[in-house]
Amino acid sequence: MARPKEFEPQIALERAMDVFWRKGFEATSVQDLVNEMGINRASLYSTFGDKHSLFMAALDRYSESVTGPMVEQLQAEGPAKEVISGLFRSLVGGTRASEAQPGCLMTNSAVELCQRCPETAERVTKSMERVSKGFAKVVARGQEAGEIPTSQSPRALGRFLCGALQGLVVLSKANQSRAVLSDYVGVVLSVLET
Amino acid sequence: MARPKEFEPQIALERAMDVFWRKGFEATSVQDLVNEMGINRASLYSTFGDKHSLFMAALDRYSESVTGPMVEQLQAEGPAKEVISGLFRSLVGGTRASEAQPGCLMTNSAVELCQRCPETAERVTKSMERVSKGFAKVVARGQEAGEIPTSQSPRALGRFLCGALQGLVVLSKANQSRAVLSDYVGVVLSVLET
DNA sequence: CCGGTCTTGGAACGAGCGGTCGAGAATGGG
DNA sequence: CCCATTCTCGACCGCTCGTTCCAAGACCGG
Repeated sequence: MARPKEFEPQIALERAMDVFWRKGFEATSVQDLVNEMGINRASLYSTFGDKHSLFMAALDRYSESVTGPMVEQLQAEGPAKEVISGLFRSLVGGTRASEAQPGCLMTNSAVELCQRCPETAERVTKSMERVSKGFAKVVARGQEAGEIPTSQSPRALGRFLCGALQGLVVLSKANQSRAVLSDYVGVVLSVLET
Repeated sequence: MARPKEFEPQIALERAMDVFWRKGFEATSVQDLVNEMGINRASLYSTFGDKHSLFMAALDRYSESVTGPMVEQLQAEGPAKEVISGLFRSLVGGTRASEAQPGCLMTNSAVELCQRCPETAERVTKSMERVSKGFAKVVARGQEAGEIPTSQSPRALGRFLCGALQGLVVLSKANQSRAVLSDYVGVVLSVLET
């Protein structure tokens, strides 16, 4: 009964997420978004509201399409320690100078916006809780299997691993050297050893 | 032989550093700087150059007045483990919801700018190397004294502690809860135990 | 094949951005 | 005391920001 949209909102949102992921909130202009989402300015505003609302939608989308799968992957079968070390080592491996990985959108947003945007803070906090709990779950499984020492609670270890992940992201932004990241991850994983 | 400046450049720079520290580079306008530095716009430009140059000067100043003393404090006398745990625990303690601590300017800048500003990246990388080496030094001392196990090299532990510090800063931005930060720091410090 | 409804494109808005400029005030050497 | 020099002040520059608006275009039920 009326003209249909010429674009897929989900895809456009995914592209917006990519831009925010790469450049951050402040450094991304609406023109950047228009260019990279491939839609018109008016369509952007009528579909997603203003820049801030679009950013919130991008955070939610990130939570679904990046954080979610990562946490799910943590529940994969196999030795718990290998699941965890696999995640950390894959991040070190992916950090080549050429790739210029954008790190983690939640980490970036935590640093850039959390202190002056409660809506962002709420989403970031929830995301990190989810990651912590995902880690805690696999740690508990590893402890039950006798792989991981029980001197620390799964909850504490989960929180530690979540924070250690944030640290890794920051380090990899600041320092391209794989040696530094390898040393870091090696010590992080050593807390799971007897 | 001419009219002298009515302000102390060092003090003005310190105030600029505070603003950048609190709000980040992009979110700080020149007007913000003019207001908070207490000097005129033209004085700002004639003394510090453009916004980018001023930011670089602020980074250098931060390195001197914040990073430097912190690294020095790491070389204080007393049991090495207590020196390290004191640093971490003081950051947890300082993180009350009311204080709204601005975290670490180097961490913030690493996340916000490192990927698109080589001059920032250089300063951030150097700063983190300094912190890593500071940690490594006190770790080595602790190992020689038999306080800290020697299963990991001082260099690796130094790099780990530096990264763990970044993680702590991000966590404290994202989550006001002291329980989370305490759990995190507890596990971090556990790698220094036998 | 028309009419109503929604999308699209692009111009335009005021506000604020980073940065500049010229006139006037304040200084200290000669 | 005077003048060259420097600093201070606020207006002002062109530009880009996020956002709005409207006319033209595209669609589909009737």
